[in-house]
Amino acid sequence: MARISDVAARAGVSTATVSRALNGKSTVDRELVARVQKAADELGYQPNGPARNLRRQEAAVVALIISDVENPFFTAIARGVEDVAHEVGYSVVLCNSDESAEKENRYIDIAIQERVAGVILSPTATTSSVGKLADRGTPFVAVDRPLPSQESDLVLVDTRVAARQATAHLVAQGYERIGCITGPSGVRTADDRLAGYRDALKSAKRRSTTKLVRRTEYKATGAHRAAVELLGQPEPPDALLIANSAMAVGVLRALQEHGIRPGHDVGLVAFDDAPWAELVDPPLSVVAQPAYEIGTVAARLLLARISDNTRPPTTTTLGARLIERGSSRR
Amino acid sequence: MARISDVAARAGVSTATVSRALNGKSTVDRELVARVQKAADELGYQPNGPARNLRRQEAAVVALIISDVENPFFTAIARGVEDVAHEVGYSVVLCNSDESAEKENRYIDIAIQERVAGVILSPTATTSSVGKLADRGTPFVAVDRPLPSQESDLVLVDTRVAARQATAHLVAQGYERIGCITGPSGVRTADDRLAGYRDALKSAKRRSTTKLVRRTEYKATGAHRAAVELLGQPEPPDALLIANSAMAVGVLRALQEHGIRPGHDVGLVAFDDAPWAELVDPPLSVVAQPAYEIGTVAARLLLARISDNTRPPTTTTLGARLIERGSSRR
DNA sequence: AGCGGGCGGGTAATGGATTACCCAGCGACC
DNA sequence: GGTCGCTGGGTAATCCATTACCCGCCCGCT
Repeated sequence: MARISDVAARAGVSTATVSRALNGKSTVDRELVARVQKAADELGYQPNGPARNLRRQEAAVVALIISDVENPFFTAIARGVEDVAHEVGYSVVLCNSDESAEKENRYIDIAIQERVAGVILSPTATTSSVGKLADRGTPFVAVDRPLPSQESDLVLVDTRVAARQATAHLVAQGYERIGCITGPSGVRTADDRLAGYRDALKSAKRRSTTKLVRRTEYKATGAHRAAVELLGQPEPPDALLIANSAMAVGVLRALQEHGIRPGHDVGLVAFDDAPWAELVDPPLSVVAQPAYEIGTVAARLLLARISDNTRPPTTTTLGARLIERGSSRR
Repeated sequence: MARISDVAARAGVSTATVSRALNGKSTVDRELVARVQKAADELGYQPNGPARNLRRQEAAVVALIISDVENPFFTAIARGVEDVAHEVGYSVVLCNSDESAEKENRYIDIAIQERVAGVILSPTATTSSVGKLADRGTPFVAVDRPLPSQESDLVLVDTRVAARQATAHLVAQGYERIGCITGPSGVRTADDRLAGYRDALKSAKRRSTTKLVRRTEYKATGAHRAAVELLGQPEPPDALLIANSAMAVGVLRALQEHGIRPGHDVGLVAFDDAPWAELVDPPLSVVAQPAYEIGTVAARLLLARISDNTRPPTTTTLGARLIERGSSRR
């Protein structure tokens, strides 16, 4: 594979000039630039990335570590990050931690080894591994969930308030026994959504009971099981707040199997405005989170931190929007 | 940040020994390995990736370039690739080409520059950029769509046959005027699905007319528009074959807006078994593609090619499965 | 004319891990 | 006891682009 010295030889200049010409640094004679460019094209020269990064001590790459590639919420974040990063010539490498602390840790190690310019991540429960980034001085931004023990830039959604509003909406619609299916304990969004749910019940002077609450993985199967359990009780819920769209799939499937009509028999509001939410019958009421915007904001914060890592950590909280549809109307 | 020489000094050995000890190469005295390990841990040493890759002339990384991160079909492929790659210590970097030849080209350049061990991609229409990989001798595997002008390993779905079966199924159900909404011309899967649709009509001795066919982007909005057009015609279709799940969303939305009942008024079969397919009313008949398996097979082929790039190119064609649900039953 | 300054461009140091090559030391065998 | 061979481990070359440093040339000013 062609090296810079090959290009230099072909253009009849030194390697330094080739490097300067190709990177637009310093002033190089127009004619020489053209000659270098021509030689590079003819040889199909592509600079050796590792050599460049080794010398520069940094790669124009940001790592994005998300907890689930198959969750549209996170892929929308990814798209936001990508769009912003590309504008300024950075590449994004997408890593899937699968809610596993071990995989997250592994990807963080790789990010450090590869000397990426920065990291954006949706942290899983354990946080110890993130400390490594801080120790190394690698800029990073947390999205969706805060880091318990680290100071950092944060981009969050005001999910507790959103959960509260959604629950209040169910109350207002006249549902009596409102339940909640949320994510695993310790996952901040799951905890917050549960807290918001409880806030709303409290404001409405309803007593909340753990009998109407289930916590499971943020996946369809867990939610399916939870819904079956809840609905099989002597005093089943007549409405449910569901913490993400994959879970909503599980719940809807359970209702379908038991011949229970959403909206009429059991009111539903789920987090995340999936593309299919309007297609089910009745249309699903949702809490729409600004996922793409989370991505763009996080990317901009990261870029700012890459150029100045001394800036004080900031927290950006974005609002979510309740979209009332048929599934929460009797 | 700690370097290998720091570790060497702390352990009282040479850098060569540190390298050998940490990489488990050659034989190093047990006691020295322990000392090195201890020193490395204490310093929090992480090898410098660029330096390592520069020397090794290759990174344990494969690039996966897919055309749409937000399409569950592709994220399922990604998961398959990741699972296999991780088993053997490779990392996967996921790049989103967005069906744009330019972005694809850009990512291919980056993959070459970074000297990744191999590339898996779902090629967009233009193929010229892929030639660069071949020229450089970078192993690559194409998934979902073949490369017109390149010899390479290929992992495909027999999408033409699947489209044909799906269409034949609609015929058998008694639908008379079967239409098709597929992806852009030149995108092989889109062409194949259309061809399979035509095959089936031909076998059934129906004449096919372009009036019942629409081609658009593989997205919901395009399909929505197409559906509105088709259904607004004097002689509208009474069934539709839809080329992916995002498009199905657009079509279902259009039907909803016009008060047309899927199944009864218009039979539907769509490609890709989305998680929500069973939740719409009536449940959506689909052609389920083995996306995860495409990913695992492609990853294994790539790994094989990385260890021996002289092996002859192979083509693996996986079958798809028609799942008949309510939307294709009158 | 002489000197200073600025600009273009070359030489060589640099980044950090891997590994080819070589050497010391020890055991075994004659 | 001497020599061969093997093993463990050190020294230094290597990967390749970037860039600090330096030099020569030309222009302009005094």
